Amino acid sequence: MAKKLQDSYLAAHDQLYRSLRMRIMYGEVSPGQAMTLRGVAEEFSVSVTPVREALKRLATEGALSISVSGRFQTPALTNDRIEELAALRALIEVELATRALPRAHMALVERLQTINNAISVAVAKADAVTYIRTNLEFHRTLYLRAQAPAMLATVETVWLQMGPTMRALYGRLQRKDPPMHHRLILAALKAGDEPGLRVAVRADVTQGLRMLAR
Amino acid sequence: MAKKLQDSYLAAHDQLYRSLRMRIMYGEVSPGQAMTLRGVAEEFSVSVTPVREALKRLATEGALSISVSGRFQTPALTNDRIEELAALRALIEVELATRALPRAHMALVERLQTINNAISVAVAKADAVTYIRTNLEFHRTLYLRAQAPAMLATVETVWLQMGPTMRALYGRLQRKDPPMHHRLILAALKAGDEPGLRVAVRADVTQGLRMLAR
DNA sequence: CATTTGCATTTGTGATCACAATTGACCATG
DNA sequence: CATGGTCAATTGTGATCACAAATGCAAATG
Repeated sequence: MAKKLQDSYLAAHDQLYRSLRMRIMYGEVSPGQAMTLRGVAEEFSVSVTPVREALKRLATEGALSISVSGRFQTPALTNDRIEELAALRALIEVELATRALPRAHMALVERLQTINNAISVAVAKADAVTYIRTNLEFHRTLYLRAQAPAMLATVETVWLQMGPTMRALYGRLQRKDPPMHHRLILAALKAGDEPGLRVAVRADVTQGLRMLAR
Repeated sequence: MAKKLQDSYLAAHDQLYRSLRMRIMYGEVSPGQAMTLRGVAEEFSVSVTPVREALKRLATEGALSISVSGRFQTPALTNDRIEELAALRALIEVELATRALPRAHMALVERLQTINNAISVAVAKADAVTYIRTNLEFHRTLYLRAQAPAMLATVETVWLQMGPTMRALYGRLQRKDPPMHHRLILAALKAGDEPGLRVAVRADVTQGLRMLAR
């Protein structure tokens, strides 16, 4: 193990946590998929010790559920839970977007437009994982301007819980249209239009999900 | 170890997690307090294995911070962070209270009044831990009626992050008055007054904290 | 007195082990 | 064919170990 205090050093359990977190958040795994300590340990060539720690951290955040017998799997969300998490997103992301607006300069809008183009490509290719990833990148890029790290962390926990089920929903719907609300968000950012931004963000995170939950 | 599938069975790491979580959430520890694996292991008479897992879970939720060298301690929140967490509470708890309102029958109001009396006793005794605990019990009892488990879990994560700093703030202010907003919340519940309830909950979770952060 | 050095102690980490409980596969029975 | 029993394999758990890095303390130095 290299020097701990160096910037580039990450403990094995932390690296595992981050890798698995991204995998789950971006829908690289389906709902209901089991994950065993020894399976993950073998995949990453480590002992089960850091794996246990990483999986338990993810379970604490709702990214993994633990069966009564103690086994780990990705959660399959009920429609009630989807609605609840969408409502949470609407509450928090609207606030994040509002806080970001004063710092939403043209460079940000251009960056978001670039991401939106990538989203359209992913949609055209019916690539659920890239779609989820780029969609969240769109949102995260905007909300980082809010400079509200605890709120952003909270929303990321919501995204994380939704990853596998989002994958299943996108796969089922075979969506062909790029998200129109992103364009409304971009227009509101350009215009410095706070009420319009709030409406667009809320619509983006709730209406889309309501359709998907049918 | 007893039978795993029995209701009463909890793994050591889970018991530890729960005990330490409550300790932190209710302000039984001050901000900046260190926590070592072997210290906790000795206190609870277990090996370091479940302790590591429990402490890492708590760190994932922001209940503990990890220094660059890897050590665990309770976080001391900046004023910015306090404001941000209060804003999160305002967003989510107002929604929880609103969702709870249709199920807020007289038995609930009476239960909340009983808790409020206990809060007043804790305030009169300048007992910060009991105050924090009973205050959160007031809110949790109300929000359980919302039947929105993911939202409630999210808010509890916020409470958890605030526990040690709330302890320090209450200790510094030596508050003598019971929280008046709780009475407004109770009145709004009795009257079925949604706008009044929203205002009272928002005021309770934000104004009090703003005063405390001075 | 402030700073540096040396060293013992402490701390967190990953690996390994043994164990209890659960699961899955296979076979027997009705 | 459905159900129950048996047994090996799998799974998660806590304990222990060795190790590297960080910390704290005392002594030496400027």
